[in-house]
Amino acid sequence: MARNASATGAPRSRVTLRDVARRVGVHPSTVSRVLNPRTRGMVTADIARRVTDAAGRLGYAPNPFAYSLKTNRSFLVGVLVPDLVNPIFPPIIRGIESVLDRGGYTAIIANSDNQPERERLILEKMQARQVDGLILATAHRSDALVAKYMAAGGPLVLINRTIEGTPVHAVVNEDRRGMHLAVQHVVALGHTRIAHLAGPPRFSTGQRRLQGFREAMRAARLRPDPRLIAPCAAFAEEEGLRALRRLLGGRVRFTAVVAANDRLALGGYDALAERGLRCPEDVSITGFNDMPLVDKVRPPLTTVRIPLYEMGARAARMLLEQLTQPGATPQSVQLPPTLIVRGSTAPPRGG
Amino acid sequence: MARNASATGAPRSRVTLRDVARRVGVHPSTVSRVLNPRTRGMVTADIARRVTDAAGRLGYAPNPFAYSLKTNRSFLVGVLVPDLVNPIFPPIIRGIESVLDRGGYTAIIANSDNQPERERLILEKMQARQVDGLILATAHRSDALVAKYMAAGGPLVLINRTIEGTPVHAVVNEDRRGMHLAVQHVVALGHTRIAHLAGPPRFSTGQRRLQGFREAMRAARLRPDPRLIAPCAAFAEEEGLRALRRLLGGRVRFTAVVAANDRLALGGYDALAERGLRCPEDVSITGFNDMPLVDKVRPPLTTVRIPLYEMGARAARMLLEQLTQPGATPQSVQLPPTLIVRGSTAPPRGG
DNA sequence: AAAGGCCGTGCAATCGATTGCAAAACCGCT
DNA sequence: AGCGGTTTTGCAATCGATTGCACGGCCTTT
Repeated sequence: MARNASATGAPRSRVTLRDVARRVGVHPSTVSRVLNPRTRGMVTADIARRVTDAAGRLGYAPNPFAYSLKTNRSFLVGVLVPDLVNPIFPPIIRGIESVLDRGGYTAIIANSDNQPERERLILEKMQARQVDGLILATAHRSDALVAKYMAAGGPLVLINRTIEGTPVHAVVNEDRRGMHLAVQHVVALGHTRIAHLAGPPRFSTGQRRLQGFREAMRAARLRPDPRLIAPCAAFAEEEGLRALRRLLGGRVRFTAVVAANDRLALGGYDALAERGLRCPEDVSITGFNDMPLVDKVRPPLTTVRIPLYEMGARAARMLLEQLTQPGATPQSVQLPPTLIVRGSTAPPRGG
Repeated sequence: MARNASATGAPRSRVTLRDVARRVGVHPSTVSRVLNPRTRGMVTADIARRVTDAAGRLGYAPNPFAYSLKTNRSFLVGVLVPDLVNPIFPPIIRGIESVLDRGGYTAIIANSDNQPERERLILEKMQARQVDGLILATAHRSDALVAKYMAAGGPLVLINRTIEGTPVHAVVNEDRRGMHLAVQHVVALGHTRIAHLAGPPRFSTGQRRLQGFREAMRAARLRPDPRLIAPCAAFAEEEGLRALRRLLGGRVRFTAVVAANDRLALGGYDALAERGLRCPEDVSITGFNDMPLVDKVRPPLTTVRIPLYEMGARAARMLLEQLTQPGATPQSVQLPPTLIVRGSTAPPRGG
């Protein structure tokens, strides 16, 4: 009395091509051809209909392993972010998934925690899993592994950073233009002594935003004071707190702070609070990213919005294009930021 | 002059078992046995060493498709959440992934947007992909599909909800106890007229927290006034705003609001602001979840923290257990909440 | 020294689909 | 009716690993 399997009962093995074939009285290969739109035309309409019917009735679903084994395609895409808990990534991922889904692909997501070693491990694991492509939203500028992957012809799209020198598919936002928007805004309010909480230079975003800040200041005929540029070691609240605290302790006065990202700006809030300064009455602050919930803080943060969802979607679309027509020349898409004015900016005291 | 493949050059097919076997001069099956820890003992130590060496030198990596085809295991786990952008989910997911990783599994994540139809599609897609198990963090209480999946013996763990009647693996937090903490806190501050922003009853969390609220009120010898219980149609800021607005427009006075979740509480902030009321001076508010950033809002939200990361990790661990020893009797783990006192609660005016 | 065991290895079937090639069926036309 | 030429369908190899079974060699035992 042969039992099906162990006690749990492996869920009765699924319907296979062969089952459908037997049911209709044709060869499995015929069924395969019917079910593959590309080869559907090879078989008589009548048989095709009968096969489709039977497949539907039996609830046939192709075995992805067999398919992948034969064709070497997994329909999996690896997505690597530094930290899913950082609120800018979920919207990006949703953008990615919505597009991948439509293409029949599935994303597998991993966090690098900004540790190169972890990143290496993850990339290896993804290659072991035979992902069809990779989307990297990690901010690193070191990229030996990635270069190797690309050299091997692996489809790849970067989000929010590029690799200088190498042509590579990438979706970035116009960081410099975003900084112009922020600076122009506070300048228009009447500020002239403007500080910058700068992101880490090892990230291309940190670097480009600093550059944008300097440009925008000069464009406004203001000299960016080096003593008002506070470098931060990470895009984290504590760093923003630390940096602005130091600025406030210095001798150079300022009435506005343009931060390289929202989290630095939020840290800045805390620094002001420590000193009993009020935002925006005493000091104006702007952020960058418009991440979720920054409209809920007090005061609601004036910031530069970058189209996170759109960026994810575009990146996924670019990847799908590479997958369908390999060898396309790498292109870099730039998405425009917009200024979101809320409550953290106001004219300077007595301005 | 046969080219390898198309212009891109399919990355030269990887090293296979057969390659390693040829190199060492043994049969592929021997290599397989060496590389599988469970069968390693069947082969001579000397040969085993030579095989391991060769495998390492050649950079052999098993083909996951072939493996899966033969063994019917994908090492994939489906994770379903309502909306990745909701900040409570990323920590849960990180908890899940950290454990799955260690077990060699990979998560594939999908968003249901709380739409049953989408949920159905996603579950189907995951089953088509042959996931080895499922973790559901969706809050729905309708569950025909899930029941079917379980009946088929599919390993499953629920997060933050259970299915009444059916025994099922689940990780939940002690919602009722959490509400007790919140109510006790405001009662201890001196409040007696306490309102509740209730979550949707179609979610077990909404239901249980309301129940907890009532119990805690009675335990404090206060009669929960039905007119101070405002139902919300969703766990969203707008609903909290709407609900508290209505309460404020009513005739029944109150000095504290215990919300069923942080987002409702944040919506409550807006309702107070509309009326020119200050928190906590005029009205105290508490949340539930302690989601990221609620410490940054003004005032920082007093709330009940639930161990999100831990919940994810526990759920994953429970799933792995099911996978290694199927047929274990379902168990439900309850994790304890803790009260986080911040700035949104204070003694009542003149209290 | 022969017989019986056991251990280590090889053989070959199998998982479920895809696909080049061969065979069969069918067409129109003379 | 028979022939060349297309369709249409079937056959069988293949992707890369796992695993039950058989075989051969060596060791022990009498």
